[in-house]
Amino acid sequence: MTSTEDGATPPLRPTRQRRAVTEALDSFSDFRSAQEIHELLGRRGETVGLATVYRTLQRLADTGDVDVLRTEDGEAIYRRCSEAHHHHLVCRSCGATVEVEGPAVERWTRAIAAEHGYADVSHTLEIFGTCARCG
Amino acid sequence: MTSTEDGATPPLRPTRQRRAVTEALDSFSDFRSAQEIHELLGRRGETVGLATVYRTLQRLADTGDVDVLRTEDGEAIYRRCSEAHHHHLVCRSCGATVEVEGPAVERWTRAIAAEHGYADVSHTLEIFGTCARCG
DNA sequence: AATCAAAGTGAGAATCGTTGTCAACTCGGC
DNA sequence: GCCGAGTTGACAACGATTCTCACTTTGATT
Ligand SMILES: [Zn+2]
Ligand SMILES: [Zn+2]
Ligand SMILES: [Zn+2]
Ligand SMILES: [Zn+2]
Repeated sequence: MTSTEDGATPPLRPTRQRRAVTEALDSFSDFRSAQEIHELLGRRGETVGLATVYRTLQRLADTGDVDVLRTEDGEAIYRRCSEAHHHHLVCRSCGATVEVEGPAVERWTRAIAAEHGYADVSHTLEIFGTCARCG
Repeated sequence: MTSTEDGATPPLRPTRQRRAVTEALDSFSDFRSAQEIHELLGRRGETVGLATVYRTLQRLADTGDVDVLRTEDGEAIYRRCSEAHHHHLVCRSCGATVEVEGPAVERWTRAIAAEHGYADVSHTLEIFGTCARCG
């Protein structure tokens, strides 16, 4: 049996480019845009096509290996994240990020949704502020 | 002499176009993109340049008269909103929106931020789900 | 090692939402 | 009516992201 299913799990090969992107991602602790990552790789000599960077980041986002946020002006920024569901506390000025979690919030959103008859609930919550260092 | 300051409050005139946009906005109860609003106006015969629609929505957003959200793919969507701080419970499939508020969440975010030394805190929180009608 | 199909890649074109440009136009006051 | 600042619209320009497609890799098979 050679796999004729339409399953949504294509092989996914470990290529130089994919490795490069994930490594670059690891070298950052805060959110970066696809283009920034592309630039970094270029500077490092690890040339990877911009399109490939985008494709790779998308994959990673789909599989939940990275978190995606949207800048105020709509640009997508990525960051390697821990597996569990959580939120971010981001410094508006320097970008320093802290991952936070709050069972209370999770409970609250679920309750609110249920209360209004909404099912299959998810949510986004990001906190912005000025960190101590930048204060 | 009443106005020599460089203040960020230019006169702001009530024009046909601005009225048209705000009215269109009022006729919706859920979030719409600038382009959708532009189309609606066109269909209605109220021709308003696309650029003007964008400019007007931006103004309204700046003054806090409308709320802005970002679609998963980065598109900005607008909606006339009540003045007070609140969040949205949006149906993923039909867009039906409910404004919700939760003192608990407000308190929590403030606490978390303080705990990590972040000041001047703000946050975004949106809940997504499938409404009863679309379930 | 030779071969092959599927998966992946890159350069550049193409999209698409949004913003900038600038001449023409409108509003409000004098 | 006249004038200057605020506004508008057609269209160009932009920037992020996606698409295209010929070419290269990968992994498996023989
Ligand atoms: Zn900071
Ligand atoms: Zn959560
Ligand atoms: Zn619905
Ligand atoms: Zn809130």
